[in-house]
Amino acid sequence: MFSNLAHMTTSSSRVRMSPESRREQLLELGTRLLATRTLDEISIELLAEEAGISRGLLYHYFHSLQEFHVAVVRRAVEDLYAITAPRDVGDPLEQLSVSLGAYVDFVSENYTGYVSLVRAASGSNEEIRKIYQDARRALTDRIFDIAGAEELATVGVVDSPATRLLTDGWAAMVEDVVMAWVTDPHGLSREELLNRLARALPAVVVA
Amino acid sequence: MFSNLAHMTTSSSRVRMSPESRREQLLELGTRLLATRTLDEISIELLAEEAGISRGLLYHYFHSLQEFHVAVVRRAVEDLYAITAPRDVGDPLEQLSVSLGAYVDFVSENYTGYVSLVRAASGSNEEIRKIYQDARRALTDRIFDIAGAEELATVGVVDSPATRLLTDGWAAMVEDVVMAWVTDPHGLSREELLNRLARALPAVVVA
DNA sequence: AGCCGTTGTTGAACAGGCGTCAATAGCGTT
DNA sequence: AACGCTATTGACGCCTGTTCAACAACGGCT
Repeated sequence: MFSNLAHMTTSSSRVRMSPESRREQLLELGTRLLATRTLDEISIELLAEEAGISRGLLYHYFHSLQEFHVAVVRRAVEDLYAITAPRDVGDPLEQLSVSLGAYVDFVSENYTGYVSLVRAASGSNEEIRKIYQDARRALTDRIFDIAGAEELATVGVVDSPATRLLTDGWAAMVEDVVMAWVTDPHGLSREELLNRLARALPAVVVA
Repeated sequence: MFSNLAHMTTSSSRVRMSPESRREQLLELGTRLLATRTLDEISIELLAEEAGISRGLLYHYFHSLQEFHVAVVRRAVEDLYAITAPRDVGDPLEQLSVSLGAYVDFVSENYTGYVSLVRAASGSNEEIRKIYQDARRALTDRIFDIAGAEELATVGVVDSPATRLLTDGWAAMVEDVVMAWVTDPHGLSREELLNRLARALPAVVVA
């Protein structure tokens, strides 16, 4: 505890780490910084300062600052997917409600970080947008998997290109509504919110 | 016709314009450039080149490049609102369908520009986000106005904070779906698309 | 017509942030 | 303890936003 590396923010003595640890440290730091700042506020200056390294070192691990940003978002998205774990049984719609509940809770608890992630994902960078869209798709896919295709068919939801299109749209709505609800519930209880969002899916998707 | 100002892109002779004309020229140019590029690809360099002015001149009309970006987005949003004009009668749901149709057509015809606008609007700039959110609200408000409060009440839609929250979310879904649909209809006809989106609103909003 | 003041306009200089590279110094190996 | 590998540094170049003193176009005044 006396030779803690955390003390060395000001000191300039070199610390030599293994490539894996250093890369990991930078990514972890990146996601942590993203919770408080915009992606383009994560400059090399800031990064170097916070990590206690020189500006040049970043380029031994990432080709450019942009590539680092991409890696950070990828990491943040992985975390999001991992943390919003699936839950167990019930009828399809209630199942959906429960899954949404987990998602809502996550957004509530990690609000600033989540908002930052979504903003980064809608930004100008093509690659980041794709990463986030894939993640969104993975999240909805997981919901479908849990509910089960036959179960969903009973409420009129069957898989098709059109269903995909509309499901993605539904996911966009969920994101938007949940973020707004967390800052101001507009008199809507958590249960009401979940039920409305859940019922909205078949409403949009069924022919 | 021989002394056309449009010829002077390379020449360096000074052109002195009235503040209003110059400001207007810059804003018009900005929105035109936005149709092809991202907001942060509109640099002072590019702007000066295209407008045939020096880099420094921008600062006589805007405090900073950011403020110029904001002004451009505001202009683009005004255009969007003006162009997607309201339409006339029918029952509430069909009315909604028609309004949505106008919106879909607009997005189809101005795809790159619209996408650019939406991306800019979800970016990091607080002020721009507010501008866009207000515009979105104005668009839905207009739809409500046209349909008429009593008419909407017949389908179970009544104004309340919760309704606002969910309507905004519905608008987010519409944006997302329409943009995706324009690039790839996923086997969905325009009519089907409009009907599904229209039916989604009461589905989400009614208690 | 010609001077003159106002002010739109310029271009050089400055600041700050990204990316490069030769030199430096930890750390494992012998 | 010397050596080699490579993680790490820090100064440098370049590009982009921003400032500012000087310049010049245009309308008004004589």
